[in-house]
Amino acid sequence: MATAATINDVAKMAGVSIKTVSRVVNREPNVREKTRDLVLQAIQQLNYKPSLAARGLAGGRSFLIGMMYDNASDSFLVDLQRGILRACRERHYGLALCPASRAEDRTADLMEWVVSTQPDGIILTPPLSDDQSLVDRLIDANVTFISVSSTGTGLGPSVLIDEVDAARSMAQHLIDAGYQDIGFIKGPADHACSDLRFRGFEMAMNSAGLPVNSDWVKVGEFDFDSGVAAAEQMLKGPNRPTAIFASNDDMAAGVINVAYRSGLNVPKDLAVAGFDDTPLAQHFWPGLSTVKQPIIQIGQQATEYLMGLFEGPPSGDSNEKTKSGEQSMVLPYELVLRGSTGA
Amino acid sequence: MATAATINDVAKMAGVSIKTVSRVVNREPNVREKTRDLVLQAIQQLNYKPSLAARGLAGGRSFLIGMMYDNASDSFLVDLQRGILRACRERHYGLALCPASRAEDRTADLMEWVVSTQPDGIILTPPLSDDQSLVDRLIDANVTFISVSSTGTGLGPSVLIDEVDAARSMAQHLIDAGYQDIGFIKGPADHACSDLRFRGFEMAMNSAGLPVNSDWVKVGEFDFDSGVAAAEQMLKGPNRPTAIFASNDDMAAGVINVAYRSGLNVPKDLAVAGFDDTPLAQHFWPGLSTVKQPIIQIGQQATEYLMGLFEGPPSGDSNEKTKSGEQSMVLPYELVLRGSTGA
DNA sequence: TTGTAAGCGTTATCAG
DNA sequence: CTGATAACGCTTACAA
Repeated sequence: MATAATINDVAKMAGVSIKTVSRVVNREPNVREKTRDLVLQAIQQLNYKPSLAARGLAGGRSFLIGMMYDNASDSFLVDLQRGILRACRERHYGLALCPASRAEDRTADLMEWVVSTQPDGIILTPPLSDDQSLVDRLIDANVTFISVSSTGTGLGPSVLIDEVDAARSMAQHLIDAGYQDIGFIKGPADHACSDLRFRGFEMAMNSAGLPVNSDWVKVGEFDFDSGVAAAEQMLKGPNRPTAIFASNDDMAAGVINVAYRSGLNVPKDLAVAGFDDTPLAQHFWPGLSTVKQPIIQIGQQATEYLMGLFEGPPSGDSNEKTKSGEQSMVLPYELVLRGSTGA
Repeated sequence: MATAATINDVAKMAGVSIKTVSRVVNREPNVREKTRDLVLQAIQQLNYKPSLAARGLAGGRSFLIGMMYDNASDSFLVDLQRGILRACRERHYGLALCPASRAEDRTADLMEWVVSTQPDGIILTPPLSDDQSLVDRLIDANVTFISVSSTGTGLGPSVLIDEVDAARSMAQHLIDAGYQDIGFIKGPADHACSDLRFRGFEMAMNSAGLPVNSDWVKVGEFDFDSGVAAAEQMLKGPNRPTAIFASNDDMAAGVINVAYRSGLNVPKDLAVAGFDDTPLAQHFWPGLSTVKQPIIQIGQQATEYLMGLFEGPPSGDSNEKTKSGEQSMVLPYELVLRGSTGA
């Protein structure tokens, strides 16, 4: 790169010391208006932009937010990134990605990334946010982090929706629409939300006095193929459910696919509900009824909260922040009803 | 963070100078085996990881690859990230995201990010890779970059598929399957591939002696809604095409959606073809015939090539590299035929 | 083969 | 209000 202007160049041009430039750049008080203008002008002319690296080294912060994820769905990942980036942009932070590796020791790999990249904070997404050992290491290392859609205790602060109630609410919708024989496809065990969504389903069924048929409860991997597999099992026999609630949209897509192939009309022969409101849900015909999580907003709020953790007034021990911030932020979900569950 | 070990700690523990530690870390020659082992051991024990910030500041490089994008589809974005990250991981580079803003001056915003983040290289994706003014600024700033799926000249090196041939090939498939009245949905004008794909379509039609009916050529935005809109226009009248080739899958999904709603059977009443092989394509029933771009591989190769540009043997002027590397790397595409175009 | 010393571009400390 | 000057953790000459 054509050697960019440094703080020295600006200082020289404005006829002040570098410290003063620094003050202006960081909006510190105690700078005369006139001086500030002078500096600002020099900055403008030289097109000066502070170097993140130098800032990081000197200030002990990287101005980088790390996003850790593993195996998330495309749309979840992208939407979350959108939200995080929205928050980052305002405060001039960068976003660095840290996908989990397939290595034997996932946690070690992740921690290595943390130590060398030294992000100022980390956004943890499921299932990493549900990984106690990782969280422990993060806390040990005194890294500020926040998780998204995590719900365990001792797992640090989190931004999420009420998974149980969301699932209960969708199940209730199916029940209200007249369906009684309802199947459910759970998510994988390492996602905390898998159990929660199932619990919500059970609650609705129980309170309606409907039985939960264990033949109609399958475990999937949150992907299309496992949705197909689960649906095939549930639908092959003569004794089959009239509705299937898949705990995410990708699996629901699998169910719909099986229905089509089997000549079953959705929703006449089989109602299908999903969870997440991925773009997929609107693309199908009929559209897929699903639960919309405000992922973008979750990402943004999580990031803002995270930044508050390390930008807030300096407390004695930054560790305190991580530990005390056990509180979680619950955002509203939304039931999106389309054709796949009736009208 | 619990103040991590620095190069000094390691040097002290191993009883050597920091320069020696640096040598070991960077795999430089001229270090006695024994010394190396000593240092390695200390590194291990202290769990030392070099600070990216310090390395960047001192070495004039950030060990960061930047990915610039604008308005790309979820799966394209994620797959590309996957490929880039795969290449980054090996060389211990980080990936920082830089989405284009909605600001008046997109280019200025992007360049600001470049100057402050100072990535060692940039991956440019469409439509940014087709933006001459941005590319010019990048070259001016002497930033090493490579574009993905860009095809213009003067736009630097690129990794891509043969868009024209891919589109021609899919169109030919439709023709071979007996379709004659074929509609086409183009992409937006700021994507270079939009014209190329259309050209491929035209080539196939011409060489088959079939007319390209201008009523059946629409322009979309590469998203579902514009696919719906285009399909509605083409299918409303009595004189409608028997096949529609949408230049990406999202738009093709829109076409299929309209077909369903209109009671048209796919592919009996209307064949549909797409481009990209997004997950969506397999989710539909019947499956969507489409052109598969090896996006992950493209990302990986582009990144490796990019790294070669600035890690290669130091040439006099690094600018030379950017300018000389006008060559592009063409990867094979694949025709994925599913039910939407016949058997 | 190894070590010393001088930066890299900021921030932070502490005098003026 | 402002400015020297010392860090920050590392790389890169240049010595030894």
